[in-house]
Amino acid sequence: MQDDRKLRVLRAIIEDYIATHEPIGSRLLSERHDLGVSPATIRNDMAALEEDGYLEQPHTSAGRIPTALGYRLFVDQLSSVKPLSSAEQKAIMKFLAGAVDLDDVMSRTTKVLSQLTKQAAIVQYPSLSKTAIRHVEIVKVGQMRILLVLVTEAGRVEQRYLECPAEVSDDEIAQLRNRLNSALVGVFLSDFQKQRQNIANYFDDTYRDFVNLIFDVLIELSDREEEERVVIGGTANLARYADEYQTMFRPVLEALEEQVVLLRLIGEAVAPDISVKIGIENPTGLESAAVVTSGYQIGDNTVARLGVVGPTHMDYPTTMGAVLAVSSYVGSILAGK
Amino acid sequence: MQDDRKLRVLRAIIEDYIATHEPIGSRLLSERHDLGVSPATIRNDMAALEEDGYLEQPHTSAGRIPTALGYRLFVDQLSSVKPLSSAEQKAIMKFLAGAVDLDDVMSRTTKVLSQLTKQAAIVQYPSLSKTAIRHVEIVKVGQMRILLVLVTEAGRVEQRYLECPAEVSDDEIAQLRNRLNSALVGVFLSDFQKQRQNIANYFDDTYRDFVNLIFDVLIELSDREEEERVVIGGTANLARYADEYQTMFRPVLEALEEQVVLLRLIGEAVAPDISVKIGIENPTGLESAAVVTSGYQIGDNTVARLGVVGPTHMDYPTTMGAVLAVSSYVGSILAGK
DNA sequence: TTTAGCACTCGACCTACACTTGTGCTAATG
DNA sequence: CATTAGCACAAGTGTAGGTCGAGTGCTAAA
Repeated sequence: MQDDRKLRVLRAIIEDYIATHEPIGSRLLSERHDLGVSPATIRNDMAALEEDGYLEQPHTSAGRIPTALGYRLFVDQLSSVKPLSSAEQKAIMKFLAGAVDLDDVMSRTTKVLSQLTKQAAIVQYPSLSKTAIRHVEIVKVGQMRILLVLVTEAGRVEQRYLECPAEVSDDEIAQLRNRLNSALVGVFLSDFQKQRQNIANYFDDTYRDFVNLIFDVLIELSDREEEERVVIGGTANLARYADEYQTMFRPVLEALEEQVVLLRLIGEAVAPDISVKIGIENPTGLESAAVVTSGYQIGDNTVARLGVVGPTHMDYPTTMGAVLAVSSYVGSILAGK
Repeated sequence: MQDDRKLRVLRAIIEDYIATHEPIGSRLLSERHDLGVSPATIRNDMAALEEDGYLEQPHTSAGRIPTALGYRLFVDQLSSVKPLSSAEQKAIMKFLAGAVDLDDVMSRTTKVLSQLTKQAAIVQYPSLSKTAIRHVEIVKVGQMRILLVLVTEAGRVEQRYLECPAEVSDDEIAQLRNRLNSALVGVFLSDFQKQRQNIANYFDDTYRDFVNLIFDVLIELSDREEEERVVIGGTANLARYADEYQTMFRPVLEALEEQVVLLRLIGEAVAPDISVKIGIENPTGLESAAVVTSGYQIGDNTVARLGVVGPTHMDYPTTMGAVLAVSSYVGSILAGK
């Protein structure tokens, strides 16, 4: 038996199943695809594929459907990413470019992704710690109260109130502001922790306490798990799969509402490459779904991830194309904000 | 025929239907409720109620279910708000008080509302224009580029970039910052438009252009429809109504993802009182749902609304109790942020 | 005005049966 | 030895018929 043909059969089955969402039998398969062999031969191959764990039968006398393992093989070896049409690319670019601020970029990205893939989209805000600092601002808002504002290259703004250890004059604030900026602009919060001592040496002893306080807040900001904000959208798309409603749709929707799960889902490590997780490879609650994510870059730095959540029988090549395309555009849009 | 009893019958039907979600027949009704009359009499009343448009029959030989008009009457005259238990009240308070910032308050509120009512929750951010300004910040982020940050009493932060008409020194920025704050802190953006001229007179002619630019942005911020941010949550709860899935759940989920619809939904006018909209009283896409909303206050000002979206056969008394309770707590939490 | 009685309606549910699709196995074939 | 044709068997789908139960409307009596 040719192993080569076996894989062609598997690919054909998955392609058909993705298109029809119905178990695929040997006869229909031989009719639709030009495999050059009779249904009987295909049946033998199918039996072997089932033996290997790539296919399964809903019941004895039905066609086969792919297993998670089958999809895995398909994604890894049998398919290639399907790029978007240039018309689509243009439309996306234009829509994203129309955003007025970071929030808007994120929500437009979610919208584009979910509409493009007809699935639920998840988009992570650019990581605070992995984007360079564009500006630091300190503002006196009371006798002893300071507002610290941090602006990153991606346009993300984070603010915190803090209590000064001692009273500081407006002049001192102004001086400190300048020093802070010359010391911190361009620095990545992720590097900051290591360089903290070096940077602290730039400052006069007089400010030492105050600067330390500020640095503590910066480190706290970069450590917080919540710093990784995530937006989701297009959950209504999951409702299209009415048949698999109770088994697949409901728990997924519930899981998506848990930020914690979302963060785990989108991947702890911020890696640049595309990732496809199928079925049980996903965290609790999403075992029945597939998740396609990709990192996106600002300049050369991967700052966060985005992707989609859908049924395991999604159209992987197209979805991967969409996720890749959007992730490359988002970065370039953000760089200009 | 007693009109009084007719209404009691209607109330009994709605209460039972809310509990069972199944058409209510005359026999079961007379068994479960002590109406003191026989099923035959109830049937007569039912026929009359159907005539009046408060009930309908799914098919000839089934029990009755309430119409939108029936629910309307029920909410307006036949029911009263059911307050939460004091244990629930405490738990909510405690959970909301644990929030660290405005975003957190909003997301916790959404969570509380949806869990309490087992329905989808919508919560509007405190209106920018209806909350007093706590602080205005201007930051130089480039030669001619300024970041304007606005912080309101509710802890809401909004920022915009703007291009200066002429180069300004750091000293000038600092001066301007102080003036802006003494002029604007405590002011409501909604009042600002009227007072703009008065306030502008506080500033030297030198800054006139720049100040005007800033004021333009402030007005634009308060005018934008998007200034009214809305968060939704608990959409998974809608999935509980699996039976009504295609007719009710799907379009509602889709509508909820459209910000514009959401804003219309939650009410154009920011009124303090509770509102219940049933069926066709709602905007497009939500004709099959019911929406219960209430305004919430910071101090004496109603700053936004919050509420829930669910099926028309929801438990109105309980839902209204929850919405009212949460709306009163949110205000007090926000006032302290 | 209320109630009991009764005929009628209609969906829910079950069974039987034909039909379709698909399988596994065996024996023949190139 | 891989491939194929043929055939018995399995199991879901759709249809038709029949029973059952809940509920109604109407009429006549209390």
